[in-house]
Amino acid sequence: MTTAWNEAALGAGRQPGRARRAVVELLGRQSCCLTALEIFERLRAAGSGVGLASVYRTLDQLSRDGFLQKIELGDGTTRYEPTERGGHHHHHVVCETCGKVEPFEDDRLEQALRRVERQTGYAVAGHEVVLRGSCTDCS
Amino acid sequence: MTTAWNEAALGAGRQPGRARRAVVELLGRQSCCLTALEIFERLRAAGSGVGLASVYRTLDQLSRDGFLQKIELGDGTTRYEPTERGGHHHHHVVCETCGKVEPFEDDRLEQALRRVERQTGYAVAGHEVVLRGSCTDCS
DNA sequence: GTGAATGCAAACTCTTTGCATGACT
DNA sequence: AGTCATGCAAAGAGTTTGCATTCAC
Repeated sequence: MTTAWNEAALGAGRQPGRARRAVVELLGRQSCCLTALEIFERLRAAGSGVGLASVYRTLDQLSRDGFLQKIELGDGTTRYEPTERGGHHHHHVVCETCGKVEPFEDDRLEQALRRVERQTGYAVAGHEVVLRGSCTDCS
Repeated sequence: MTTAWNEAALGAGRQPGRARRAVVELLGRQSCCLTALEIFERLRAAGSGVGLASVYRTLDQLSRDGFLQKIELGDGTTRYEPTERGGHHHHHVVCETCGKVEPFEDDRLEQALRRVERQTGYAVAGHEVVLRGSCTDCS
């Protein structure tokens, strides 16, 4: 699969090597967030010889170039996911019991956020919402 | 200053010692979030002999007992602040350039969040919103 | 061939844990 | 004395950096 996101993410910056290609290819297929270690392990499991450091370097680069959003869900690790594909972006609900993470999106929430963003006086570039609780299986 | 929050936070669980007293007293005076290291350094600067480990242990305990909210703003460290004092709770805007953190609150945002929380099907216990951008000084 | 990207290992930072000491009952 | 919190130091986990090598053009 070669999407517009994949091509843009590969093209940005300098020449992509094996690691960058592998990470972009994996993330391009992803619908929700992954940790650096998860990405590393999946690539290794798939037979790729990428190093963990290269995964981190690629993630850092793609984040700075705006292709990835960093997400912190409260467990001390950072997750990454492709930014707004198709103009939509989502947020996350985390089950504090089993650790499950699910995405959701809501227009009214986005509207409320935009309103607040204007009021802050900041030039707000992005936002992040995390809901915590118990999923239907755990509660 | 001895507020209801302070008393409750001290009373919960077992007997509070020097460290717990110092941390609760400092956080009780705080309006916005602090990292464990900031708390440790302030207490040390104030002449207290608390250990960093005790600060972490106290923060962990107070969080589990619901007196503190953990907050992750994207720099890899966890911040802590007293939960909903006076029934209000706030969220945070972070300046990605200078690192400044400011609180804000907005009723319409809270309403939108409550709506979404119901839709998820989760028993949502809490939520967190972070806005990122440039503050007026930096943009 | 040149310069950038890569992989490994070491370094770093934040956080947690083990254990002996100290405080309060 | 007995019990629990504390402080220090060591251990862990996640992430970053240094450096020699490999890869792409």
